[in-house]
Amino acid sequence: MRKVPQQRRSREMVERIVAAGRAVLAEEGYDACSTNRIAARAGVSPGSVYQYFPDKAAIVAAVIEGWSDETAERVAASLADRVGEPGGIGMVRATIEALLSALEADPELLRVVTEELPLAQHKERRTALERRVRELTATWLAVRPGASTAPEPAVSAWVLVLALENLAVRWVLDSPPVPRERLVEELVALVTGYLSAPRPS
Amino acid sequence: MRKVPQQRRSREMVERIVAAGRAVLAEEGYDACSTNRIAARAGVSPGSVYQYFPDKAAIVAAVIEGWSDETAERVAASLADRVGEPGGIGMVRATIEALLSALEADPELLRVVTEELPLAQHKERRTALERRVRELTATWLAVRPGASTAPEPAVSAWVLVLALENLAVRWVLDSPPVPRERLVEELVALVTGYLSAPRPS
DNA sequence: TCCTGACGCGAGTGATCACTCGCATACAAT
DNA sequence: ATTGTATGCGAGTGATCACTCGCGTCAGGA
Repeated sequence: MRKVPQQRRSREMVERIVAAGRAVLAEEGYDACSTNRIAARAGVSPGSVYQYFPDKAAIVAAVIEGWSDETAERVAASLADRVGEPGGIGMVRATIEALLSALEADPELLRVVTEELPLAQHKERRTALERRVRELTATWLAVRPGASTAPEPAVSAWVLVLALENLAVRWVLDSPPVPRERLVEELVALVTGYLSAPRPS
Repeated sequence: MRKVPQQRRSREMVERIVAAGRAVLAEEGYDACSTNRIAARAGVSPGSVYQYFPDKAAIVAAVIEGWSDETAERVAASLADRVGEPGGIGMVRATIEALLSALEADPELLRVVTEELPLAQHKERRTALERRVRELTATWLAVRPGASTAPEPAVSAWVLVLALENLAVRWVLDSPPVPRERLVEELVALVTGYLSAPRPS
């Protein structure tokens, strides 16, 4: 942020710019997402954009951040519904369902974020959500001794989160001929199978 | 290809251009990979590039194709060494080791291909390798009845390949604090656990 | 040796685009 | 009402870059 918006109209303008950035990104892709295009979409002059954003990357960063928070909230909200249920396989299934629902909310933006964005610039922001989920998973595994046959929860969490993330994202984006219910079964099998697999030790 | 190189020097030039494209991509990233930069690196004039390549994307495509073939060959070669061994867990481990070794061959290019390339333009080429492995896996599962508790080999193969792919790539690129031997154990556990997981049916 | 087409060169071109600057306008405090 | 500041405008700028074009050079068949 180059300057802090103080009056109401400027705060609304900043919101409109981020919303326009998100719309252009989702509807026309990253290549078409020029600063002038965002400004036009927001009904704002190109110059005004730079009153509050230092550069183009900052706008994109704001869009990603918004989407990331939104996704995290959706997962959390879906899980909150089931907080009373007993842990175990029900929790695993609920988490998977929540993840899928959250990613399905805005498939177009998901596609742009995972496939078109220059990851070099936005890696930190993009992996923030992933890291949060990984830590939660590690904690969950740690407080349930016997939940896994593996010694280190952190490693198991890393494996599970990366595996599930890719599968969920690819399912949403590539829409393979696997019905959603079947996918959930497979992912549950993947998780439970992994956690109960025999270990060499 | 805009024109087919006929004399030896022009064929060598095409090779030098692709090699330069690969070097620039791997060493300086996609953003710095301008056509003029490639030409300079290849010791060739910008105009000459367009004698045989219709546009920049074609050069990048040639680089990806080369890397993809190379990777596939590495996997195949590693597996060929073990062709005599009995199937089962040994085959799973061997495949995982082969995949890891192949991806480790050129981490820089792997990073550019998976993180920086505009996937929109090169999706088909990038997923070709993945599809080949998926089909092989499906066949392997199909001819070994009882190998999996799941009914459809195609679905199981899809799950396994996407899960392993992401884990292997992220391990190579992010170098998390998991030693290689441990990673292999985890991936073997993931595969065997999934294949032997109980099913609702 | 000559000649023809393949080859290679590199300055140049047109378009794009992130970003700026000088000026006009809206707001708020006195 | 007046004044100082925040806001907004949009034509313009400089740089980048994919790609072209006209000319000189080289290979190899006759």
